[in-house]
Amino acid sequence: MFALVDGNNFYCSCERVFQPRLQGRPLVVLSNNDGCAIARSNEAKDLGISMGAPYFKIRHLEREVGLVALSSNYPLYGDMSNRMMTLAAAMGPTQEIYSIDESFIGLDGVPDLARRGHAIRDRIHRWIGVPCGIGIGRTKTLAKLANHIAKTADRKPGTYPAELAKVCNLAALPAQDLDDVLAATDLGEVWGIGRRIGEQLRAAGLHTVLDVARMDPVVARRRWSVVLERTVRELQGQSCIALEDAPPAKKEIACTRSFGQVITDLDPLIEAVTEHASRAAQKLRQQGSVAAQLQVFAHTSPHRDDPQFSKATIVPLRRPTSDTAALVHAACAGMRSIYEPGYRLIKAGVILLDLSPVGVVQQELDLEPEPRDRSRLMAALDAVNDKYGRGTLKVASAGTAGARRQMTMKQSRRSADYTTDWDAIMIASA
DNA sequence: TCTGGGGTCCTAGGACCC
DNA sequence: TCTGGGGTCCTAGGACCC
Repeated sequence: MFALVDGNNFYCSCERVFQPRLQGRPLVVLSNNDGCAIARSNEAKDLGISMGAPYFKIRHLEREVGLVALSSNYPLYGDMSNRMMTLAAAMGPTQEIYSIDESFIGLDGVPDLARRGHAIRDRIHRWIGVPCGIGIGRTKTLAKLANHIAKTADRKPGTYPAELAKVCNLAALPAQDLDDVLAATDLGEVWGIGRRIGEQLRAAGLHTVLDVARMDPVVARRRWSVVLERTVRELQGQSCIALEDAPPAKKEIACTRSFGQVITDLDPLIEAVTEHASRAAQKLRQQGSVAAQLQVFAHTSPHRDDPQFSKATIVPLRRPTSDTAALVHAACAGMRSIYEPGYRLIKAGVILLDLSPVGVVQQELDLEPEPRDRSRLMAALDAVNDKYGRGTLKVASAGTAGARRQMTMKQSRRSADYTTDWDAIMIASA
């Protein structure tokens, strides 16, 4: 038995905790560069703003109906997330943190699920200020679905029985009631069924979750894939996806970003790639891994009517490493090899591939001297940047103020770091 | 003017082996 | 005239997730 605890409109809810005047108003949080809406309050959803809607297309709503759009503030959301996860963990003996706003809880041996769910939900709301929904089911897919129902029943009364609002335990429903709920839910809401597969299922005459739950798993596998078969079995109550209580090490680490403005020259591109490789190297050291290959890419905007350019290359590393200088060097060499002048580039990135734990090394013949061990230097680099802020110490090719302006993100409306910066802590007046 | 970033898993098909 | 059978490994691309 599993629960899924999920913060409602998480980024928007975090902002509202510290700016209560935003309660009840249509609110969106924007992606990097203030590009598009990645979180929407219920009021914003009611205005018809879709997930990922470009900001320039919804901007007029600010004037017309008082929409508020904020830049994203990840230090704030990350910290609020930690607090929420700590409280959600009390729901059961095991927890898998699935995303910044969601965690699965293993419920083996936990009695009185719905009542406990309500207690946890109330506590999160009271202590953290973030409303959330809790879904409970025999499998992770059913818990996800239950979570969707808990939120929808809360937001749109009448769509589902009122007692399923906020906390929904599908496992406690009588069979007929469960069928009714599944029949009232579009198959696109199922975890693992996206746009493409959803279309194909509809073309095959299936429309509701109940239709999918009644599929023959063998057919699901033959006509689609083992992925859909697993989803069907999960909907039927057979658990196929286990709880991962320890997060597995990443198999690749990416740092990619759109530029604040278009870039055509090599120099700023090299600066961007240096920065991305440096950040990726730091993430790599954090998880205690080394990379054997590095991929670097750059491309133009597919939304513009410009000559298009999109190239990537993989640079093998002489030895697996997590050394910033080595990774930056490889990334810059790769970028120089694919760069062509004359294109209006909008994005570049670095992806570290072929990762392995730092202790596992391939021995080799002693044909050339071992490079100097620079792990202590890297540890010092990380410690300084951790204490005094990202970018305090960096590789020289990262550049200085000049070209940097081109690359820095547009973030014109970012809130303060209320919970992670002493200077931004709010003062309550008596 | 203006459209995010970071991941995972699966599959098909090519290269290669005996 | 005519050209096997069985397997592994790797990669690119598709699909999905938040």
